[in-house]
Amino acid sequence: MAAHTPRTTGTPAGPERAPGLRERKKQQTRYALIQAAHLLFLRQGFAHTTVDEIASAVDVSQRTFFRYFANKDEVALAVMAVAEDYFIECLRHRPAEETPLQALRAAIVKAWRDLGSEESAGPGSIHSALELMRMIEETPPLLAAQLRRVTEQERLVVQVLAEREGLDPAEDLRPAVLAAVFGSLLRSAHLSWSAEHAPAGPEGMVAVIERYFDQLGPALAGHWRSPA
Amino acid sequence: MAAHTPRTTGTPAGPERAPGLRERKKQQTRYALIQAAHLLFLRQGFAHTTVDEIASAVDVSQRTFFRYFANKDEVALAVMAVAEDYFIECLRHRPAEETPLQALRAAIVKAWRDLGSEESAGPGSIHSALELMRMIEETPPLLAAQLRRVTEQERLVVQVLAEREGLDPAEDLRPAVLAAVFGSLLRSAHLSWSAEHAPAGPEGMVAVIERYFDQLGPALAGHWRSPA
DNA sequence: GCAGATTATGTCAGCCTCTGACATTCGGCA
DNA sequence: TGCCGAATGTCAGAGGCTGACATAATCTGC
Repeated sequence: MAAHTPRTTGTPAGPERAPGLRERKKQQTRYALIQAAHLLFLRQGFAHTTVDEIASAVDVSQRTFFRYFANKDEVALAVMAVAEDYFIECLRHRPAEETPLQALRAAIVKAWRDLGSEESAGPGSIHSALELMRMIEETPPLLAAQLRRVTEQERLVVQVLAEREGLDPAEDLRPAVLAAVFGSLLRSAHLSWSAEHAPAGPEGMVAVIERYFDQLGPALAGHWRSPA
Repeated sequence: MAAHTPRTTGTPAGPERAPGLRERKKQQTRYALIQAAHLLFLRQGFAHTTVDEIASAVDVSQRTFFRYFANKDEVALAVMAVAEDYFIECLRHRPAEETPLQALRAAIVKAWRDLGSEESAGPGSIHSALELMRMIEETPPLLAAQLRRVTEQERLVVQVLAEREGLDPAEDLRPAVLAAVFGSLLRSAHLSWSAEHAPAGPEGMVAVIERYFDQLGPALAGHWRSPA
């Protein structure tokens, strides 16, 4: 059916065709699962939500759930994954004049702002993601899984930074070191944001992130006798 | 509390007395469980080792295993925990003249060297810990759990750093930032050590760590045009 | 449109992790 | 010696996750 209609929809030319019915249904199911899981998690907690509940809320079998997500963690972190991918995209487009550190900072701020400005309010929106972040932070197994995800994303960051500056990441440690520093800085900011009564919403998060970035220099400087 | 140097009966006054038979048996069981688990994990992999196997190798019930360790991860990471505690101890004893960054670096190097110089070869020794680190790095659930452990240890580091410099960690972000940077730097070093064919043994690890520390300044500096 | 090949889903059985409840045994102590 | 509390064993069960197989849907070439 879709074989002869390469550009019936708005998508311009490319290796992708119009997705068939099968593919659309899959996306739909996946989205519904995330949505249902998200709702249940926030309402009754991660541990007290069974996979069976999620699956039957979407009217699929438990087995099907596990064909979409490798485990219960994954459905909770799926929203985060989207944001992380977008950040990588932002980083790739930073101008070459910026130093690596500047590029990272600018990319993360832009990512939060862009995602925050989407007026969407359903699951998958920033507000959902922010709610989720609070939950992740106080749910040990989720936090563990999230940390692992982040470190894998870090490898991508290393790649992008190395390409940017034309370095071999196996030879030059600077991309790896900066990516690691950046990752941990972000997590500190996230933690601080979800623990403190920081201004909610993406802008509050951006503000916290900026404050942490500003402390990077002072933290590594000599002694800390005088206040920052 | 570094349970390391077994100063047998050396402590006179104090809340501790000579541990009774009951306590000794518990320690013994705990140690035996770690030892058995460690052996099985390295021989047949983490995922392919069941808790039942570990328990029956020590002749206790599965239920008893779970009274010693909250989950399967924990028994695998128990050895790491000892090393981390010792590091904190080292950090506490660094002279005040050192800058925070210097103190962290000196403490981690000293911790590895001290633990490495113990001639012990059984489980709980550094060599076991190093073998385990390789396994952790390539076993996703273990890696996740380990990362979470590390971030909790980081909170302790924040405390120690803040006390050292007489700061309130809620006001001044520098302790949090430096602890985070330090933690991620260490993990990068660990990863590099277990991935590359780095010189084995504690000294090899120390060397890798030092290389990463040396790249901290250059990584944060402006552009990376010329090699580090 | 229609077979036939693909692919998603459902069903079922089963292993494993982890937990609560209760009985039993063992070490500590008067 | 005899009591108390702590450690362990046994049992039952919930819940996460997987392989195998059957069924139903989509996609393909004709």
